[in-house]
Amino acid sequence: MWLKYIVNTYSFMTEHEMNTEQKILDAAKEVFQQKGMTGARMQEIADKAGINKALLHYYYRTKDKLFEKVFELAFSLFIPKVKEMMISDKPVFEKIEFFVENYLNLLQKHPYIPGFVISELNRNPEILVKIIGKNIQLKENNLLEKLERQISEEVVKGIIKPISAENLLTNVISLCLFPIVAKPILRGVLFENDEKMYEAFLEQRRDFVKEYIINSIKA
Amino acid sequence: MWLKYIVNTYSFMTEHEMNTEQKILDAAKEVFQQKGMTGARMQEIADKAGINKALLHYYYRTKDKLFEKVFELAFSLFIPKVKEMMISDKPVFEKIEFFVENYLNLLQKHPYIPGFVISELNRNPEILVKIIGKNIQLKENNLLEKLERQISEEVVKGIIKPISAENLLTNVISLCLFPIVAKPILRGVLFENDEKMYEAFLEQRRDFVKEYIINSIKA
DNA sequence: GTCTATACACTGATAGAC
DNA sequence: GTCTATCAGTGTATAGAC
Repeated sequence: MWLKYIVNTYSFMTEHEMNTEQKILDAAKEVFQQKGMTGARMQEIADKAGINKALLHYYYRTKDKLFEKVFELAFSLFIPKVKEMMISDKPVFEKIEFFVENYLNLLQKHPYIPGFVISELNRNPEILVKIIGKNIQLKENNLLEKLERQISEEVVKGIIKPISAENLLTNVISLCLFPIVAKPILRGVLFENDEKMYEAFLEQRRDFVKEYIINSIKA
Repeated sequence: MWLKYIVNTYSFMTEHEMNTEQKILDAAKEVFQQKGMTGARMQEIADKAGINKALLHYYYRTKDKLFEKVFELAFSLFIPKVKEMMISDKPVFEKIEFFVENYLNLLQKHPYIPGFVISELNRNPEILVKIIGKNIQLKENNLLEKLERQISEEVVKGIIKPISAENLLTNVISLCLFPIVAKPILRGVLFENDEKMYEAFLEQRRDFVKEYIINSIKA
């Protein structure tokens, strides 16, 4: 009865099984992301999924396994856009535009995921080791070297100023993610916890960040 | 020995001489910051403090109260530098230099605090309300308006390019804090989890961030 | 597959001796 | 102030009926 974990596909399951399994995953995602691994309760997940607590353990033997599944799905959601940008043959400016645009859209659809991933990763960095390999590292595909080379070329052509690929990537990701991850702090400090003001601020930053980064490396 | 009482360090004291309340606070700080509010165990805090579990409840009646104390101390540690920068009459470039320099130093001494604060704040944003008033908001002192005015003046003088105070502040804080908060991710993605490489990267960023921000707003 | 009932370890918190 | 002992509640996980 644990066949489905070994097979790692839904193709052998009936529609009924998949529905329950998906309902559990959706509920688990919600509860884990709000309460964290240690704060989440299997009872609450069961309630939210509209099923019995024992059924959770039937599908995902332990809380740990259920959590790992949720974490992996959350984490891998934010990887493809980074890879897609790195792989593309666009010039650097377009890469940045493409990434900021798409990342902020993704962030608007899933605002709680980065905070969730970062929180859990700080408590238990070993999770990353388990799910690595499924989410390719940049080094393995020489994507970082590729970007580095591209930057050098455009520097020679007089298009952009010198900057390491690591620093550029870190800047772009920091400027996109931090205002979402640290929302409660920034909203409090800058806008006296006014949610509407902060949403307007984030909306305004969509174009601002794009232009800011590009201008900052323009030769 | 009277010396130990005027020297602001524990290095001259034996464990028995250190007062119990401080020992508890130190232990609680360590455990809470590593495991989070829901993951922390009173037993572990008691063990780490070298005392009995019942004594925890004697000094801090509940786990919640102990946590709030730890959280407030952690949070307020990172506020003064922001205020100090905003209040000062330095020109914008020097403000940025001062802030980045001092914030990164503070961060090096307490690298796990921002992640802790952000994590707990995302789970329970109401904590901030409880400790506000003790940690002055920027709006209350018109510090944000002051910075905004200063920027306008320097724009007119042709020193810097136009940028809102909120965006500038957000950028500076993001570029300083995010690489620390998201360390496990960036270290994994950029440096294959090589800790030494990442530390070198952070060290290199100390000057880089300063110059990057200043260049980015230079007219 | 889904349920009820339950095992049983652990947690925060208190009572009471010293 | 500090300890031992213990309670009441809650948590994950399992057994077994259907």
